[in-house]
Amino acid sequence: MSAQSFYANVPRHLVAVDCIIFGFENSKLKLLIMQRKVDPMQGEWSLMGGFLQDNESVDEAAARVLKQTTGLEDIYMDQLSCYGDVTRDSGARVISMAYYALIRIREHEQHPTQQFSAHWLELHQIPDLIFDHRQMIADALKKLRDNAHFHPIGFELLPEKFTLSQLRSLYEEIYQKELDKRNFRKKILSMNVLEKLEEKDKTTSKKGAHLYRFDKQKYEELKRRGLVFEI
Amino acid sequence: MSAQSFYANVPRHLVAVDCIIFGFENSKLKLLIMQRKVDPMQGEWSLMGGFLQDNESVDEAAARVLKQTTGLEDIYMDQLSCYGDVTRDSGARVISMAYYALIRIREHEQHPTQQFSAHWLELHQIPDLIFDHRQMIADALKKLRDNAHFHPIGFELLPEKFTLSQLRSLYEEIYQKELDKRNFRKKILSMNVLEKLEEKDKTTSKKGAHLYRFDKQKYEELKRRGLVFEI
DNA sequence: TCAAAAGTGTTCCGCCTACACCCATGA
DNA sequence: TCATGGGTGTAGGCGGAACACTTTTGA
Repeated sequence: MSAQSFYANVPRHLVAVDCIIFGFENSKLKLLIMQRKVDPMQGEWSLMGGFLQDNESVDEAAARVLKQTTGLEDIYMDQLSCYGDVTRDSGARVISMAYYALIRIREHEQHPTQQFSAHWLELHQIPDLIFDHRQMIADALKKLRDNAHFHPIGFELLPEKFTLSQLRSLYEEIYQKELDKRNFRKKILSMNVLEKLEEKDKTTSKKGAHLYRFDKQKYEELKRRGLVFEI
Repeated sequence: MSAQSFYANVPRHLVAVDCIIFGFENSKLKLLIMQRKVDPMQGEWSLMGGFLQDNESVDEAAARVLKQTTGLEDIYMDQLSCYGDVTRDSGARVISMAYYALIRIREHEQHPTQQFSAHWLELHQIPDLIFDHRQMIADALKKLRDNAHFHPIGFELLPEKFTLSQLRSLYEEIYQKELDKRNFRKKILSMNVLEKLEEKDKTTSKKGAHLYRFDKQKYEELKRRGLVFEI
């Protein structure tokens, strides 16, 4: 069988990417969602999405969609899962690859999301969404929890400089669980992956809290010694 | 914009599923691979694969490919990852969803794999494979390790009745690490998810080893109490 | 001076790890 | 009787969890 005839009669499909975009602001985990501009379901709430083009990899398509909807590049993104039911999209048969992204909202604010009718919403504020997008969010949250547990991805959601209180409240949001202040500090500092800065953040207390910075070099050193990040 | 025009001019793509099929035999973890029957790369070693059809979900396509190549149904399968580089398949632009499956080789042997030129090979015996299939296997192994750590999926690779020695050597294969006999027994038995049978397996020792069976009820009970399977 | 968040140590308990000998039995 | 794999218990150490008071300083 020639290559030509082998591939010739195979059905082709629409392939989409949908992005679950997480942010963290005011000690709350948030998601970026938009109102859909096309039929079917025009005006309904939706994740950010787009179709795979011929000249881009699937990962590149996801990065493109993210850039088009937030203006941001070089963002942490990871494949979530493939959603492939025949009737999941009411407009046509579309296979969707879902990605989740972690955004520093402060940096994002410089780029207008208005043109996309995009909004940052807290988890409990999320309205009904089109298709299987709510399931995608549920799956993304689970994956975020699993990944955050053993990989230093939480820092992707924080400003470059952050306080330990901010870091702790981020993990409390991700895990939906209170964390002991002393034990948290002990654990994160014992891994020796943070750089303590001289600066203090005085916006949330009179005393001021030391700022820290995630040190990728130190993290690589941790891994090289066979130890694992865990929080 | 009408629904028709919105979807009309979007490029369509070939979508494949590839299956990384794990088995366990003679205390060795094995993979089922075959020699490709079509060009390009005819005769080269390859994972089991096939193309997504119009009338099936992506998960169903994976199950179909598995059934066509092994004769087995109702097999443990899980999505691995999407492989979407533009040039990953030298014959055409093909997006592949990889799945990994866990097989009880004994049950499989009743179905001839010969017609597919399929072979069970140990990990270190795997030859060069087409496209990005070797990467898929590496990713599948990593995912298998991660999943086996906190989910009782190892039992999918063993006969219904098994000895603790068999179970331990399975995990030694998965983790590529020796496990202490006493500690392993203590841990697995303390979770109370195994049913101890009266029967003994005398094939590997004169004394005979007790057979056990994974008890799904007990496992659900474990989860209900908020505890996690861990091995 | 006081309110509000930052920062700091210790104890206890459970779990993981390391480790060596007897048992049952077919050949 | 002996070789082979099956089966069993304990002691020590480490890490996780629980827990309350002092410090700083702007208002």
